[in-house]
Amino acid sequence: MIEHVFDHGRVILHADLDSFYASVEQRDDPSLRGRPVAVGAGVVLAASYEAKAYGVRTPMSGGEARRLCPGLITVPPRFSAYVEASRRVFDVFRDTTPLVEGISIDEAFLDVGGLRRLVGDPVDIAAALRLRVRAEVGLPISVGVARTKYLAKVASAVSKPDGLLLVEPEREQEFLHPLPVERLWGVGAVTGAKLRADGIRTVGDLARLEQEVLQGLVGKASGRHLWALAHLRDPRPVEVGRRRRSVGAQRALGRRRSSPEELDAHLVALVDRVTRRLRAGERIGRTLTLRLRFADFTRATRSATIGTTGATDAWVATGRTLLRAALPLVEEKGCTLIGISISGLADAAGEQLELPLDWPGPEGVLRRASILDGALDAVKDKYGADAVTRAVLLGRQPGVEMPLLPDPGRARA
DNA sequence: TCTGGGGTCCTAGGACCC
DNA sequence: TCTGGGGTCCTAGGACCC
Repeated sequence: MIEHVFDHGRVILHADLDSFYASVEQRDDPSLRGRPVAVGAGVVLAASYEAKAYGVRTPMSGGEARRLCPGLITVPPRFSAYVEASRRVFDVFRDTTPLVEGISIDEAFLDVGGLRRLVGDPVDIAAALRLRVRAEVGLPISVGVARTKYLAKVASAVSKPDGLLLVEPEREQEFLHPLPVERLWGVGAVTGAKLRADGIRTVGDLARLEQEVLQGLVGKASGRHLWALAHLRDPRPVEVGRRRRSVGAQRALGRRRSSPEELDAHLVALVDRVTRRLRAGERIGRTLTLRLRFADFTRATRSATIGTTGATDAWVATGRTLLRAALPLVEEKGCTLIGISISGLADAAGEQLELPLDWPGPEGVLRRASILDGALDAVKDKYGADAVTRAVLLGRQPGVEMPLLPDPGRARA
């Protein structure tokens, strides 16, 4: 009986818009409906199901896509329309349950475990959600219902297009084990090829391995993760307030050789774009990573940690230093892509503070903190007045990183 | 036909600290 | 002075995801 299977467990929905960008285009232009559509000029960013039937995939070059599907209609992306559509879909999600974890612009997990008694059966909730997204936003969406995040995600993928699939707890293994290993979250091209070379073709094949053997094959963390998923174990909760850990921008340069001056101009533009977004989100960062791709498709990254700041000038200077150092590589191999990202993010003016160790305690010591505008009261509430005294003692410049006390080993000595 | 732009997480070695 | 153990942070690279 479906009404009873989830009584003692979690119920998670994975909701995933179908061919999102292409669906928005078909929604907004009736002449595209029922026809093979690809969004994106040089590279296919999304393909409608009519185009997928011809083998058009993302990210495929436009040339290959047209070769596979001669009647293909390509349209340029309209990102603002997608952002707006996504916002409306997420409104429906959050109206269904407050426990929504966004994964990307077109995907989210919803924890509806607590809703059973209030609203009804999970499958009914999922069906209602699909109807609402269709009626209110005009887009098809697939939903998987299961006990864990991973199973819900696989269920939505299997249900596509425009589907709904429940994985009942007592049928999980039966559902999962026959699927190809590539269905495991974390198995991509490289790992998939490695596993297949060892005769591991299905999730069931992988589940029958000893965990240690698998770890020897694909690495420790990855092995543990994949083994757990194959054994139906996935305790990860739906997390509501996940924050971005880095923000970046990149630019493909094509095959033409770029001069150092052009690269520098691109770099400055990228830093400007990223720091704008940083400011919009009232965030600051610690580490700049410069990313380069070369004509032979090899890649390199160069990074520098400069201490928490939001200052565009500082990031431009750091980026230039990194680029200068990488110039010999660029001259040698020809740069086809330049990108940057800023990580180690913190709130610029918020109430949060990153504190690696807990205060107070004889050995619990603040090793490093970024004391920011308006943050001292928050520190006081959380860590006591003593911590604030020490913080103030050591300075109070917004965004300045300060060593507050020696680390634990030193404190003991 | 050489592939866009945005992210996450893991690994491994070296510097540095007590 | 040397050695060992335990730990953090930084850098570079790689795999993967949408």
